[in-house]
Amino acid sequence: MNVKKTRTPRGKRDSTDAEAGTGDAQTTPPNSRTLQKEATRAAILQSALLIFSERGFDGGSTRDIAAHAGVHHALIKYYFGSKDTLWRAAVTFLFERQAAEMSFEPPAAAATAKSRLSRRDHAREILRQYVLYCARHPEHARLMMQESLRDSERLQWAADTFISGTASRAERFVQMLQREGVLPDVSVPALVYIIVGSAQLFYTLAPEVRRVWGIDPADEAVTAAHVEALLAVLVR
Amino acid sequence: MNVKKTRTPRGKRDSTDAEAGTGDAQTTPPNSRTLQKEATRAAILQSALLIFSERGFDGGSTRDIAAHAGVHHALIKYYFGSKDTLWRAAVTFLFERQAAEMSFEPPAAAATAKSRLSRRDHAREILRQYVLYCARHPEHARLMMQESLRDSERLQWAADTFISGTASRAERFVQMLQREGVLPDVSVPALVYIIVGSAQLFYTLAPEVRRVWGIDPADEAVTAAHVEALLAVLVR
DNA sequence: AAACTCATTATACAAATGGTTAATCAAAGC
DNA sequence: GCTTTGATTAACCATTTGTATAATGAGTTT
Repeated sequence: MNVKKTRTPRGKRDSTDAEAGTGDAQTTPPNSRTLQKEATRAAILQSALLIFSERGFDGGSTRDIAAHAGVHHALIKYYFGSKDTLWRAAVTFLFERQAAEMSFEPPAAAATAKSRLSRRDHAREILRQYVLYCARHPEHARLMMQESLRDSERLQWAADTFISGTASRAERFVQMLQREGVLPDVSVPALVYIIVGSAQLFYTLAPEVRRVWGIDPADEAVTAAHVEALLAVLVR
Repeated sequence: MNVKKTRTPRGKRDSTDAEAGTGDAQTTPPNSRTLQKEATRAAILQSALLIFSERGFDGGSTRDIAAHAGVHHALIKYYFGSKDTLWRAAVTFLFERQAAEMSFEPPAAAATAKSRLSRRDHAREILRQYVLYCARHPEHARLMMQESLRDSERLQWAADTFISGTASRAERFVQMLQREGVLPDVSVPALVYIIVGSAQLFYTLAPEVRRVWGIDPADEAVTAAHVEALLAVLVR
């Protein structure tokens, strides 16, 4: 990461490339200062995602996060208030990005495709999108897993704020597939965790996969093989 | 946990129930002292399993482990040398217990049953045993997962010492099922992680499952439903 | 160019943590 | 009963960690 604004003595930034993204209108044209502020905040958030996802909330120190982002650790309080708030901001970022990149529940949205694609093909496409998301952003599952394997106030907050909604969409998705005969008529929560587990684990445990199997889940070909395997097993 | 030997002033134990397990022979009859030593060591190890599995290596402090075991934290050095050695002892315990409780690879061992049970039924039985193991000892997958989602010296050690062997057995198991037409002819590593993930996640994320779905994976009925779902999906 | 804002840094502090050492004290051996 | 052994405890240390506060200085405004 590292903001590394080609620092002059202290936090001075070279305003050469500062005027890059003037996409917005009216609302006060972004100063080099507000731009830099945004960059610093984003750098901290991204570093927090990485550190928290690999070491957990307790294991990841704010100083490590700041160092990885190339900023002073006091800026974490300045921008996010506390370690806890930073963690919540990271989780919020993850779920909002997921919502933006993936419409897990297009059973209704992509209804137009229903005519051309069979329900089975439709299920395949959704699952494929989900696996690709897991491959693209493995830190999402990693960070959430760190919190979900023990009960805590953070898990409670995440469950109420984000996980429950995602779970509801997954539940409807599974029930739809059951009605269509794609999935067997068994426990829905079990099916959800079977699908999620079989899609996620290969990427959350990528370090183990590399070391034990000598392949890299980040490789496109490897991911393609995983998608093929998952679809062959799940969608009968 | 808590050793809690009904302590008199200091580490004194009531020798009433001390002579409980005199099963062994010759090799110096277990003193009340050696018995207590074994109990203390076991208590520390069990507490380490719990704490490490829930908070990870960095997040779990030796003082918390000692407190949970009801002993002084200096005893961790006395019995295990260091936090790192304690962690390795915990991992060793996990894999040895797994080997004792589960013969994941009876494709050859239980060959006698091949005559009575079909290969498909045999696969079902193995998978069922594995799910039940995950349900019985969720801390195994939790603790290993904590280490496997980032590369470290500990992961390297665990991979070389235990995971590789388990992976080989799983690989042979999957290949056998492929030959029998139970599993599709796709990437073996992908299949392994699909199977493991669909079996484990429901129990490693039990706190999330309880909170989000209102069911407890530790319930026998819930586990039975999960086994049914897993077999319905995986064994065609 | 001077005054002002505020993003950034320096510094401090109490608590927690892994590790170490010496003291203690009950059990084992004589 | 007395000594020895060793499991347990107390006290200590250096480091890390989250948080807080004041100083600083570059960018903005007038």
